[in-house]
Amino acid sequence: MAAPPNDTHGDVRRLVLDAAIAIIDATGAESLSMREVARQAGVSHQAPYHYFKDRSGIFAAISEEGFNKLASAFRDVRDEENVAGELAAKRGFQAYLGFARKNTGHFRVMFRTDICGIGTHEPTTIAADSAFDELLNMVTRTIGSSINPKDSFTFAIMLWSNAHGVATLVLDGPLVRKMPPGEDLETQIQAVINLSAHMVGLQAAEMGLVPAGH
Amino acid sequence: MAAPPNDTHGDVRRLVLDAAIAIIDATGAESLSMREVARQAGVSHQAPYHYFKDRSGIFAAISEEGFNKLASAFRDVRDEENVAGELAAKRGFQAYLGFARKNTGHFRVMFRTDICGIGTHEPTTIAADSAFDELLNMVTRTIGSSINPKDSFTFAIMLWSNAHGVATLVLDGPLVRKMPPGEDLETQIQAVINLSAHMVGLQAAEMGLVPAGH
DNA sequence: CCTTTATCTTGACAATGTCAAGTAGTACTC
DNA sequence: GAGTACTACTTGACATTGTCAAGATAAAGG
Repeated sequence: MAAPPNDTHGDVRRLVLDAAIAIIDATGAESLSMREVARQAGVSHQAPYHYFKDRSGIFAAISEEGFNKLASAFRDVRDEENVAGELAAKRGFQAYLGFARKNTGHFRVMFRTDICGIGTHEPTTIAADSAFDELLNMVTRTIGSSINPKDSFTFAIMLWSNAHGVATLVLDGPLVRKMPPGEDLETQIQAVINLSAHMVGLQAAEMGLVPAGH
Repeated sequence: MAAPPNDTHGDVRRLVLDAAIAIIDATGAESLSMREVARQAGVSHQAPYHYFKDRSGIFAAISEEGFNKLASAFRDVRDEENVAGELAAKRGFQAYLGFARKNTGHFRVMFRTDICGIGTHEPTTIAADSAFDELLNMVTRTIGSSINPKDSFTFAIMLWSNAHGVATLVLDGPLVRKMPPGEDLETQIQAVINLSAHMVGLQAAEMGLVPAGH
């Protein structure tokens, strides 16, 4: 065959993945069709099968990529300087929400065990676990190094839950339509984040926690 | 036709809905097939179309039912006696999680705007809105009547987010596999709920809120 | 030159969502 | 009590889908 018609050097795997993400982003995971993906990537309807076992293999790959991006977002917060306690919680929430909004396609797939291959597709499982590890890391570093492992686990889940809930409600929940008049979504989201972060700060203070690092 | 072969008095709509919920419960929304539902309900492959416009119409109906159940769960917490502040938050979390675990099929559909018809299917929209109203109601009654409307809105979203996050992570998240050794899921869930509720209590106390009614 | 391997393509098949066109009862009207 | 309308289905058909099977083409290594 001659030179690939695409400027992506015929990286079909990437083309397929990006096409899939774009479709999920626009119309949800439900409507992702193997053949439509192939069509948009400009390849035959069977080409994707060379890179992904089946339809759920695409979801698994997207999910894996998503968890890796999320882990990296957690790492960024952990490495920020002069960020601790309430402010750290706020940064964490913002990072999570920012990730979800910038990567809606990924986010919509990552928490759907029925399709994403968490638990069945090993690389995805590993990515998901490492994201959680990074979160634990971030909690210990920015909220409290004197926290005991059991508490930090509970703390991490609480933070993830809180952030995940906001992200889900913002993206797909009955939030947008319920805004009080004269209030815009962005300020409301910030208000929720501030409130949650403040509560975390109160809790950390009550527990006498101190951030790690220096 | 003779007497209906089912003891459900030939209520095909209910049969179809229950079959659909059972399938979603067992294998997720993705794999719900119109024809399989019809098969399990013991009717022809087109019978469901008499009661539901199309596949997403079934999801919309399930979603509607789910939001109504959720609203009623919120109402129950609101009406409990001698429950306020931290304890009210705890009861709220438990109610939300209990709903999600008892109605997994419903829950999996309710927050999927791509399939559930929130915003497109009016009865579903109404049900979702009324669930949120009941939550607001519950917050005002059990956390603080002296709260101003804007704050109670923020508070409600924060609570919903928190509860929703825990439920999602418990049902479909990378939580089960990450348990520390020697710790079981139930106690961990309770620990997260207690922590969250305690934080809410701290926050309410700081704001000087008092529950309504008495 | 021959074989292997990677990267795709074409062809086929059962299953699915849904449109269109029936069919049998039941209810109501004139 | 014949006709009409309506409800609650059923059967049939069709394009589209996921996926299996079997090539085709090209580069690489011997």
